[in-house]
Amino acid sequence: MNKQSTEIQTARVAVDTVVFSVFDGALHVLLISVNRPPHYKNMNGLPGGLMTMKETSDEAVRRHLSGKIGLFHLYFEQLYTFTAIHRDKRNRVVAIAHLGLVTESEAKGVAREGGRWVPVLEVGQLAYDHNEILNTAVLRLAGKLLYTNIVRHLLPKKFTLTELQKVYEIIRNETFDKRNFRKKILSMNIIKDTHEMQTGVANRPASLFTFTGTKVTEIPLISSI
Amino acid sequence: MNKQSTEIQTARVAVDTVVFSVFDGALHVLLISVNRPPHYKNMNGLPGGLMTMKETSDEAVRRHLSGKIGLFHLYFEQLYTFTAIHRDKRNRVVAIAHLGLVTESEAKGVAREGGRWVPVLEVGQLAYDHNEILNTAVLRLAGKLLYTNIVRHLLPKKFTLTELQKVYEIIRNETFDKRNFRKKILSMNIIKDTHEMQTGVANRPASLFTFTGTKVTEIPLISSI
DNA sequence: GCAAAAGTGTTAGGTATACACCCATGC
DNA sequence: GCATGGGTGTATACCTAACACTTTTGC
Repeated sequence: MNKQSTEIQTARVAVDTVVFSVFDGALHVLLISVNRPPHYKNMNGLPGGLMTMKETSDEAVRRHLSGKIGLFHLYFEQLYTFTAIHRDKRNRVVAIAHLGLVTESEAKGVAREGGRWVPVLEVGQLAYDHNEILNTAVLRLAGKLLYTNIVRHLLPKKFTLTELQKVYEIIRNETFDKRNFRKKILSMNIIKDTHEMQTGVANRPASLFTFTGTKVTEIPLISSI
Repeated sequence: MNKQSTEIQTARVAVDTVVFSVFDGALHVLLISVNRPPHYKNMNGLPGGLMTMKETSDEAVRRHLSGKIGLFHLYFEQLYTFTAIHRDKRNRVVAIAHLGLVTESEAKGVAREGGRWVPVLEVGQLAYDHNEILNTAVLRLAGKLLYTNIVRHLLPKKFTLTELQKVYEIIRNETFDKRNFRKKILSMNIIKDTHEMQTGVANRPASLFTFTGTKVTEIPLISSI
């Protein structure tokens, strides 16, 4: 391995993905087992792997997540590229890290063996520099909630305003006033009422909302100068 | 070249840098000559080059900019990593693109042969995917002006409020009311009055200001929900 | 004294925040 | 009928946006 890496004279390129999902009242991240002695024995790490000569980073992300892990429907975007020389103690590997999001139902469908969902607050030491990548992703996600409609990829097609608020509260780690939250979200024009109602709940049924548009876009909240 | 690239089985890693400077009333970008027939003959392109096995991307950026170009003092940060398969028609090269900023006086010091400053609005077709990288950088810079103090790296140590406003107006491509701009900037606490005055101007001399702190940081402008 | 840019306050409209009660459903 | 979460309005404070004249210097 080491011989080969000095021969090829260039760093390898890998993709890593921090896939988040919100359920059971917590932000979860998808982890896989890493077992590469002597440096990384029976540890957790982020899913990912090498990018081949014939695929882009996006294609590599899809290939690695759909393979052993069985994750097919996810939103993801590039996060940051990590190039510290010894970030992988075995070889020189540059990691193009990505931030991914899936809904709860998609999360529940990942192959049993492929990966598992761990609450972000309970993640211990990860292999490589994956704790640093995870921290970067958490901050990015919390930031993007405020000025994009990225939250759409954490919720099902139809959802209640309370469900939406819970996702914001969990990721932002703060609570919001229900009335003010609704006013604010509705004023953004990123969701609309389906005029359908929840059924089978032991309380007054909530209205179901859906996201307008189809893409992740910025919402002009930042006032100009 | 092509033979080698198929042998090594992994994409090469390069860094490219979009270095901006504001002077003569326009946003300028630093370009170099690219002459790599048959695909790229006598074109302009962004400065950059391969990253070696023994350096990080940041170190590669510094090496490429300080070498032929003679640019030593600049701020830069990672922008985005471009991985399209044919972004370089000769070989598979992944580019970690960076956004750099220099003051006018630093810009004037670049080696004659190494590079030249071109107003962004007058940039024509660039080699590789460098137009796409440039566009990404322009948008990032305009966005970051609004919620960080990144502008500090485009101005000298001491500057007038009008100079600061001009930089904002040029990059944001909009004009601001002088009184409101001053109130807003001063309320951000990113600059302070040096109590020195301009000298030698044919009008009332302006106060000179300087940036507080030393790092690029986010300014809490985004209201919570 | 004139040309050029610096510097300075107020008002009106809109947005953010804080806060408490009634409603609809399942059991 | 009771437990549970759904749904709604107002008043205040703050921030944003629009706008015009006087001051200081060099020539």
